[in-house]
Amino acid sequence: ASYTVLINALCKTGEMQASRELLNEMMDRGLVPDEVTYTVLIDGFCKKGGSLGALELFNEMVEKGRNPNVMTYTSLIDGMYKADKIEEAGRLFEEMLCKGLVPNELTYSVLINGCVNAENMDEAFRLHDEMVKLGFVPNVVVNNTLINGLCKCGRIPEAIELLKQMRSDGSLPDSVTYTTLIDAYCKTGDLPGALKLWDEMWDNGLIPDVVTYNSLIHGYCIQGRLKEAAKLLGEMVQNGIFPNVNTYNILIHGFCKAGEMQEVTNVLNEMMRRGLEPDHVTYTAIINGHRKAGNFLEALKIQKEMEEILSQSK
RNA sequence: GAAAUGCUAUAU
Repeated sequence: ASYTVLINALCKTGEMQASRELLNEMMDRGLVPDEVTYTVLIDGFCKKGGSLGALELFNEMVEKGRNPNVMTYTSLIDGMYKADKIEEAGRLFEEMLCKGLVPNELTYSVLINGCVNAENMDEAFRLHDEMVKLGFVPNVVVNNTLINGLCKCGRIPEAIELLKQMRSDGSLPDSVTYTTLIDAYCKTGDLPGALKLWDEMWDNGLIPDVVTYNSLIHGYCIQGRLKEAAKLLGEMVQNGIFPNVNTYNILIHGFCKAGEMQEVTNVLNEMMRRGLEPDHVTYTAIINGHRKAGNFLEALKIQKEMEEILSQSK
């Protein structure tokens, strides 16, 4: 159990090599990791270390006589979906059922999210109905997942219907629900609609987080209202919400599109002052901005800079 | 001692 705690900690910080070594150390001492330990490591590999490693561990676990449980399968199925191995995910679900394991609410939310990302809303709703038939009451995560799927397919009116239904069903919307919808409105160019939801969110006592702010900042950028976007970033800091790399990437991309490369430099400096490192998204936005502005030399220069910095930090 | 949902770039 204490090994599991350590392995889990290493997984959460993405140090998969070290956590795998810890598992080996355990076995060298003659201990056979139990299903919880394996599940923690499998989940870690799904999130950071690659889906192949996760599948290998799963096989290893079975060879060692450990029985994967519902959590093991749910983690692994989620990992397969996220690695776009949809067939493998489906196969694992079947296997799990064959072994007599009963899917729970989280299993269903993972399956539904997989369908959503494959833009298969029919299957997502089929699974939703199935879980209801089995006696589960879809929670806020399941509903948020469906709302996201509807939004991504351009079915915003139906997403709003679901929001209303959540209220009457007592599965109260949370800030993720609102952020999903705000983002969708922003992307269709309906900033006023997004702002209406923003107010409604506050009225319901919900507090925006960094993703909510990022979505709305993006909305202002899409409208070319860059000053207001930058102002909103200031507001979020005042409200005690710390911007992340995405926040700055959104704003930098906005200024790049507008050809305001001086502003880009200012924002980039502010980002680094906050201790945030530009990533490949930051760089591709800036390189593209310079190209669009016709400054190919600067674009090349930054590309070189990116290659150097990003190879070092690895 | 373990698992699920929302945000960013990619010219021609």
